[in-house]
Amino acid sequence: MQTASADIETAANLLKLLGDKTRLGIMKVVSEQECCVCEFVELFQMTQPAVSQHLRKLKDAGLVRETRRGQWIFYSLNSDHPQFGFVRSIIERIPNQTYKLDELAAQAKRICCD
Amino acid sequence: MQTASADIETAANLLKLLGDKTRLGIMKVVSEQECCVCEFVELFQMTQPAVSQHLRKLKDAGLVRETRRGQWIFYSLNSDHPQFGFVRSIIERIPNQTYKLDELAAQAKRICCD
DNA sequence: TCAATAAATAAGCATATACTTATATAATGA
DNA sequence: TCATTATATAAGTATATGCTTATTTATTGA
Repeated sequence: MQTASADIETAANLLKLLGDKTRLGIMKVVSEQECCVCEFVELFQMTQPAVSQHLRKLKDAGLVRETRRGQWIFYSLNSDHPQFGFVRSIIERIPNQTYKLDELAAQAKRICCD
Repeated sequence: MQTASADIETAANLLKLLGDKTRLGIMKVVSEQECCVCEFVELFQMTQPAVSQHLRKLKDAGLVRETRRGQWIFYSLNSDHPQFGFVRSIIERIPNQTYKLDELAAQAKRICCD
């Protein structure tokens, strides 16, 4: 069993990971819909490597999952994360980002693998 | 009115501030009881300046209040913070630290200004 | 008035973080 | 097979962060 202080450290590390506006934005977006890297690049107006590096941190922490579909790699929320309840309680309080996804769709910039 | 993206940035900055085990510990402790700096020094086994610097960040962000009582400056949770609901929802999920305060009391290291 | 105690601040430093550009890897489709 | 597109990774860099030690400021009580 973990000690309480280990738990507080675990929580602090999680919060630090979410304490970046790009990563927090990614987490909110993937809580609404799966997205691929090039969509995040559009959404956040960042370079592709910068987005990839944030995604890697989230993936290393087990917060997101990746699935390749053809050329694209889609990211989604990992609801099996041991602290998922904690993570969800935070994400819930972040303003909704669906309008951003809608804007992408309006510009025909969403990726669809039907 | 603030834009949603400004709000997500505000949230990220709050999470970053809480994303340090010392500051998160301080926030949990002051959510249970007022404490003065020398108590935090004992609780976290850190130097006094290191503790002071963390407290300053929390105070600058408006997360804690300070009250001088004689020689000591006591810190408490600021429940008037605009994002207090968000902050509380996080603090609630952090393991209880009262046992640490009890340990201090057992060593007669708690400060009392009656 | 002055020594002791509590706390804040300043300055310096090592490490962490978030980007940049360049390049490698992987999948597609002509 | 090869150009194109998507993504990851590597290496470099500027800035942020969290400590350290030294010093200043504030309060108490003899």
